[in-house]
Amino acid sequence: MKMSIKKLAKLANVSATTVSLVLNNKPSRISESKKSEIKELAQLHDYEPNFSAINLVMKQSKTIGLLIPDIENLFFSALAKKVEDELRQEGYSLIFVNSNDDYKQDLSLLKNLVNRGVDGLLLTVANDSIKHKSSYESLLKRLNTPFVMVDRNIGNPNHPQVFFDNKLGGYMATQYLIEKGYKKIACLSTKDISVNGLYRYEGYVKALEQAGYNIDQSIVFSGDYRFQSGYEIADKLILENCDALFAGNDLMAYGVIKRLRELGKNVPNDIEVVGYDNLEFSRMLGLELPSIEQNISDLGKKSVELLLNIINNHPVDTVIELKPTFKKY
Amino acid sequence: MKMSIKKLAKLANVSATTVSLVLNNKPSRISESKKSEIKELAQLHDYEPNFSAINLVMKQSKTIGLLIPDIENLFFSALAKKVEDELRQEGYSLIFVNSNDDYKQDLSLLKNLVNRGVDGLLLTVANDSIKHKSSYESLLKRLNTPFVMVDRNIGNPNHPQVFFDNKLGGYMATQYLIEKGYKKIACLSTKDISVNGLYRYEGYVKALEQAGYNIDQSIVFSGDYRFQSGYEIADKLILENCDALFAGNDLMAYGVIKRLRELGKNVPNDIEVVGYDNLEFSRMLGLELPSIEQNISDLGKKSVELLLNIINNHPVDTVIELKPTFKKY
DNA sequence: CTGAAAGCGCTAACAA
DNA sequence: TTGTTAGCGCTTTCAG
Repeated sequence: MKMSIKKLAKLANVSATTVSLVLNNKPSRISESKKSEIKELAQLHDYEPNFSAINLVMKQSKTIGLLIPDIENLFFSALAKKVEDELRQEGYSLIFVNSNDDYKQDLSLLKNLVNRGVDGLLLTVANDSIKHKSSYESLLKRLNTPFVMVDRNIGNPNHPQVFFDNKLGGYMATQYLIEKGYKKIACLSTKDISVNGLYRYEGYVKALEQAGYNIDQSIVFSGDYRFQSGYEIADKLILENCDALFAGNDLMAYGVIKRLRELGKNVPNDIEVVGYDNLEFSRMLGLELPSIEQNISDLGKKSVELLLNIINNHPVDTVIELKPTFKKY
Repeated sequence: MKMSIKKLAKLANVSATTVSLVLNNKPSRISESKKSEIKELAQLHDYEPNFSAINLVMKQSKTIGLLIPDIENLFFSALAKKVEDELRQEGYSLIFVNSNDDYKQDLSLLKNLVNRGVDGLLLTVANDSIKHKSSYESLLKRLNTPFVMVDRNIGNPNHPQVFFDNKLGGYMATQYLIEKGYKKIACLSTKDISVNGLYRYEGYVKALEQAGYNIDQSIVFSGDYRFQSGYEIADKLILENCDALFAGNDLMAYGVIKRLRELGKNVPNDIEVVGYDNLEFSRMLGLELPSIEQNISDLGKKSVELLLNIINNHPVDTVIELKPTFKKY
């Protein structure tokens, strides 16, 4: 039989109030003997408070919603893990949903999450949601639930957000190649499909310009973060006589390297490649791929911190920028 | 101002019941005009039902708890994704927690999930929980919440469960190597740390015995599913003159292959390796690694189906065995 | 030191 | 065709 406060109260010959006070360790002047009696009784009968009832009266659910494009993406699974861990330590649970990077899904999932009564939202919006900024913003306003934009923003500096300096990442990667003396440094960019990709590309441009290189659009290629799009542009790299490449992420770098090797090229001797993400697979497979690393653990931790601060009305900086680091390998 | 049924009722000059009836599309004899008036009003005021209140009165939360060892593991992220997707279609949300394969975490997370009022549990228990079968079972009984064991069991055929035939997988992998004529087929097993690893090993043994091979424990190695444990046993493979290896998963196979190549060996010509999981990274990195594939999507779908059937008291088979398949590459 | 009573937002018998 | 009433399990104010 499921225990309730009332039943416990009856068993202990006290009122529900007393039980509630005792079990929640609220300051009260209830005798120690009664206290321990009640606690033992609760233990004995496996009493567990009913969350719905508490949530109803307390107007909070101790639940946070996490909206991400795809949990199968290593970046997001690492993020989700950290977030879950941090939240749990603070007594929160995590409901997560996948948008598959689809803007429509984003909106509907967002509403759904709020309906379910989450206390706050951690949002990594779909890449194309920036094109729908206004409907996004109006929804966010109507929902009236604390949120933090994680890793991606829709271009509003007023939103609470935690993100990496992607321009710096692109800059560092390119700078490394410049310093090694490469003359024709290509870029496999994702600037057409993502803001972060655009920033990375801007970093590439900045480094080149600073070093007095021309920006040659014929060696700026377009990718979609996937292996295949790297694989497909490798031939062009050779045609254009490039001696180095900054790839927007490791997966595309893998694609490039695979194809280059099939074509008899040596990486890094003939063409050096720098990636982004610093996936552990590189090392596992003997690829010595220099890469830009983002501390995802930090991202998760800071995002949770910020969100909880907002929920609890602690005044804090709501825009947090994290720096990537360059890993030789 | 947050809308409630009562306020809506006041605005529409009807009772709360009426509003509830209308908004939930319950059969009633309320005039169409009233109906549409109420619906419009709800729309206008952005009315959203309060989940906690509904849950409290309906005694259900439309939330499922997913307990897994590690969302960063590709197997579990794929599972989580499918599960989330399937559940969402049925109107459920997913709370997930990571146990880090720690039995103690398992127990405490389990309780926590139930306290939060989930309607059901999807459990992939920690590998060492089989050693604590009894405390696990007594907790499960006390919690009194519908559950399904996913992919791993604690050795109780009476528990609802969905899992793969791991023995068959080990058998198929070994059989493939036997048919190719290899004479000294090693095994990198995880039988010491996981039941599924043990089953895979048993499949290996069965195939060898059937083909008249001796089981030679000096070429049965012990691993922990990680890259490193593959890397570390590669040398022994050569020492023992093995010409083939069945590895308990792809990650360990990667480790073996990396080290074999460092030692100047050709894979598969000198030593052929078969893995388990059929990770897409194999292909991305030009490794032609034959592997046993498990349809994770199926696992997720079937698990959700089973759990919801149990929750809804639909009589069904509660033990579902899925077959792995062999992928040449 | 403790209890009564009200109320969170909703549903569902039962009336009318 | 609609409203009244009670109650889900809990917290909290206020009274004793």
